[in-house]
Amino acid sequence: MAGDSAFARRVLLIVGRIPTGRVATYGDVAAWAGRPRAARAVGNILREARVPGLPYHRVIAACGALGGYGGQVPMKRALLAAEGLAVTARRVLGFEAARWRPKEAGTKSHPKRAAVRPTTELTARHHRKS
DNA sequence: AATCTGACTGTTG
DNA sequence: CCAACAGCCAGAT
Repeated sequence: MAGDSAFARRVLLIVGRIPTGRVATYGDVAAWAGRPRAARAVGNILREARVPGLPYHRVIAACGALGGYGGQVPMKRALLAAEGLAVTARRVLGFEAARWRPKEAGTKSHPKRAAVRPTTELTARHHRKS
C-alpha cells in the first residue's frame, strides 16, 4: 500500500505541517517532497493514506480548484470554509494568500492570513459512499 | 517487466 | 469558463 516509500512518507509529513487556515496544491506538496511533476502521484498517495488527524482537506488542486476528497468533496469544502477560507462550489477564492510555503515554517516569516472574507457559509452535510 | 489507474496540471479550442 | 488532450508519476495488477 502507499505510504511505505520515502516519497509517500515525505508527502504525508508535509501535509501534516500545513497550518490551519492555509492550503497547498498537490503540485506544491510534490515539489517539496522532491518530485515537482508528481502532483498526480500525490493525489494517489493521499487517497490511499489512512492517517487520522492529517489535514488532507488543505491539499487542493492548482489554481485553487478543490480537487478530490475520496468522493466527499462537499465535506472538504465545508472544512476549508470552517477554517476561514472563502470557497465557491469548485474553488478556494484568493487561495494565493492562504497558500502555505514550507519556507515560512522554518523562518519566522509574517503570519499573514488570507485576505478574504468567509462570506460563504455553505451547507455541506452530505456524503457519498466509497 | 508491461500495463492500467487516478484526490493532477498545463495547453488548446 | 468549460471540455478535450496529452504529459507525468508512484502504486497496484
